[in-house]
Amino acid sequence: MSKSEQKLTKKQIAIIEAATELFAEKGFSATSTSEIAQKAEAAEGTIFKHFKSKKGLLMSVVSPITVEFYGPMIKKDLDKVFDKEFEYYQDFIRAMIENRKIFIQNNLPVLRILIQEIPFHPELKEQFIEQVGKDIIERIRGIIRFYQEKGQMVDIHTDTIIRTVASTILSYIVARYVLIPEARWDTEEIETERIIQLLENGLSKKK
Amino acid sequence: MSKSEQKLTKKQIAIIEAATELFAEKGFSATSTSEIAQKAEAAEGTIFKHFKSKKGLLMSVVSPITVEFYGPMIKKDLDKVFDKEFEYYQDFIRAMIENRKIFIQNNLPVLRILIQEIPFHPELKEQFIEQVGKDIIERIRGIIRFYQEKGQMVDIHTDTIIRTVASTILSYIVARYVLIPEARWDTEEIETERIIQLLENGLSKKK
Amino acid sequence: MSKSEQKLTKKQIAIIEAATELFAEKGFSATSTSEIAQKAEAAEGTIFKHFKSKKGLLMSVVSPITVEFYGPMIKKDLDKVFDKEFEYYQDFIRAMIENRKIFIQNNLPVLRILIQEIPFHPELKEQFIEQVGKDIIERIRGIIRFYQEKGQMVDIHTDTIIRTVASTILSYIVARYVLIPEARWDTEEIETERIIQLLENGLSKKK
Amino acid sequence: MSKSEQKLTKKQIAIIEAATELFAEKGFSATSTSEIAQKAEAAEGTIFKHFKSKKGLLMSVVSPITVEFYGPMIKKDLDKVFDKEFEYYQDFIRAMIENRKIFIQNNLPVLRILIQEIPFHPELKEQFIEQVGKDIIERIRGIIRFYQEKGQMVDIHTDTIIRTVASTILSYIVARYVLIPEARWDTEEIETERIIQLLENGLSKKK
DNA sequence: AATGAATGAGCTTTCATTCAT
DNA sequence: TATGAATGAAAGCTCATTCAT
Repeated sequence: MSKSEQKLTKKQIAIIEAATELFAEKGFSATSTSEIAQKAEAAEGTIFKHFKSKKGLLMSVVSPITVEFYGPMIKKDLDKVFDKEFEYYQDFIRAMIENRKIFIQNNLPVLRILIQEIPFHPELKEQFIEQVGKDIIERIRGIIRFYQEKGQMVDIHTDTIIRTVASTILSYIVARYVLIPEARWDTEEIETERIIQLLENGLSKKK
Repeated sequence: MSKSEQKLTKKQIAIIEAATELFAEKGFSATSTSEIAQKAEAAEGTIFKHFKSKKGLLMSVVSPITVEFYGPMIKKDLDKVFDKEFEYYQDFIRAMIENRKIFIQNNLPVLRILIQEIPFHPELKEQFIEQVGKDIIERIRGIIRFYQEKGQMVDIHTDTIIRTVASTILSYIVARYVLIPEARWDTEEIETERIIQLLENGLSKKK
Repeated sequence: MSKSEQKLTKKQIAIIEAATELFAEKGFSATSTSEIAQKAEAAEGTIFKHFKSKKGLLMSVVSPITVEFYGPMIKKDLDKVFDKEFEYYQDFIRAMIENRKIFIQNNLPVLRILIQEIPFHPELKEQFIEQVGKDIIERIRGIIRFYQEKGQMVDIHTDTIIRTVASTILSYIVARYVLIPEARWDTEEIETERIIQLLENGLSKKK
Repeated sequence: MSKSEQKLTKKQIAIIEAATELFAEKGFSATSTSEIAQKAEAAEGTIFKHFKSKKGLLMSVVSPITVEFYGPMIKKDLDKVFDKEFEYYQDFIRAMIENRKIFIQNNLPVLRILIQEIPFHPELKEQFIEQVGKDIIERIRGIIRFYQEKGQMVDIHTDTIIRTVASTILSYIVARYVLIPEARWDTEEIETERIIQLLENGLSKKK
């Protein structure tokens, strides 16, 4: 679909898909390139022809998501926020979660890999921050300030709010999809509402 | 100090310490036994004399924490609730965080390893759950219900509350100590208060 | 210029030139075909279209020299020797060195490859001997005998003399251009004179 | 015998011997570590335990010779010159060749490797020069000057003389043992005399 | 209890070569 | 003629593990 994928051969796509599955399942270090080759029905040499190294393959697995995750977000959703100017920040958060939910569900394996491997590969974090940081963080800061000035949100440091919201959402994803998927979970909708409710009352300025 | 450590020789302790540092830094799979031996200034064979296998070493690194983490918790804090020392659940949570804070800070590497490796080693999770589940979860459920009946907490499923509290705390630890330690963080005290405030208003039943 | 090069395409020439440089610099075995392709700005497949195998490429790199080295020599220079009939053998040797000097300097990389690889590729030696042996050696033997009969040269076995002259010259080339190029060398002219002087007095029959 | 060899295990010695044979026969790059392991009846891992890398093995194969070759030379032969045991430089050269002949014959494979690989491994040359250069070259210079002042040798630059002698001897060894061993060679004694005769008359100052 | 030499399976990576386009 | 994706064998090297000392 995206430009970067157009030039990939069938074998390359098969390799990336196999690697994604295996990295998510067993972890990057515990996955061997021969396993990947086997699963992708490709020769081991083919992997290194195209991705140079195992780490290069990891980057190719993980890179698109950092682009795609924020790419559409900027152009469609964030603009929508400014256009629509949600009256309550809760609606803004709900819209964001709603919008990214499908994406997250479709890309869960890659997100798992990203979360697992970030502590061990500084480049991953840097690449992620570079993609996100430059544009998004700044715009989100603006939005948060907008709601703070409206008197809806507490007056603590903007970045702390962003961190709190982000880590609350992330912790739900990690708990549900990585750590304890076997626990009894409610439907996505209910859990989402619960998160929003938690954030809502916790961060709201009370009159 | 603890019983399990009394019988360990100096070399065994050195090996466990070296393994802890390396597993935390590079991940279990990406750490080699020879590296561990070198860092511990022990022979490669010595590791296998005592820990049988690399995975056995992982268990020896991680096991004590599952015991030590919950041991003190049961005897002191949980009982205090029923002694009515904490009228409000916020105080109970604050006390628990306070109490475990030092322990967490002292054992951060092992906790990192535990969080990182749980998805790949079912035994780890089982062992963890066995330690916690049998005794603690049941008692905590009782405590939550205690505050629910008192009309202090929302009437959602008890386990969901536990999960929310746990993952909120966990996500703070991971964010601060694993993912983005370089961000500007306030003092532990302030951050703790913020977490409690978030949980407090989010979970309180409003009159 | 030569017949054998007339039919070569630009790509083929580029490949041979790249291979020559790399074989000389790193050795035949330590050079990979992909490196050659890259340096020649050709596709990997192109090499094998034209040269069948890596060894075939080596032969194509080295072959022309065995032909060219002796081809022109036979027809022009060696005949000149018989025509002119140098009075002293020193002049014959000097003429030969003088004449081949430019060629050697122009083809040093290929000569390096030839010297380096001969011990490992019997075919190279055989090809070399076939080119040289059949015609030249026999003619040179005649010339040496001519000077021996004239009473100018020592009466040891003709081939030993050839070998001595050849290896003296060769050892100078190897020392100057392969082993210790960084040593302080005099000009080619002076070094040449020194070689001739060494051979002259060493091989001359004293009255 | 030597100190450095005392600590080597049987397997290590077997590996060095196998490597020596194979490097000499097929060249360093064209020899695989698995071949070496097979010939040495050792596991491939054992090679890398002790020699770290294939290149490390090459150094271990070649290193001792640079030490052993020059060690005895200093103490015995060079001193004799100043003890006036050699009135003529021819006798000095003859003694040196004589003395090193057995060593050379015993260590021919390693010498072959050294000569073959020096152009591709700068460290080899540096190590060689370090061993020789510091002590020996300076002493040999003194000796040459000694015979020059005695009026026995030509007055060209001392280093040029050294180079000429060295490369004459080397070229004989290479020709006889590396390039064309199948040619009809006289006995070592006769060939040695021929070399000396070549050098003698070529370098002697004529009255 | 502790060592470290030895192992061989398996790792990531490179190689010369083939073939459809 | 020229390409470059694809191959699989083999390369150099690392690994967890064993065992005689």
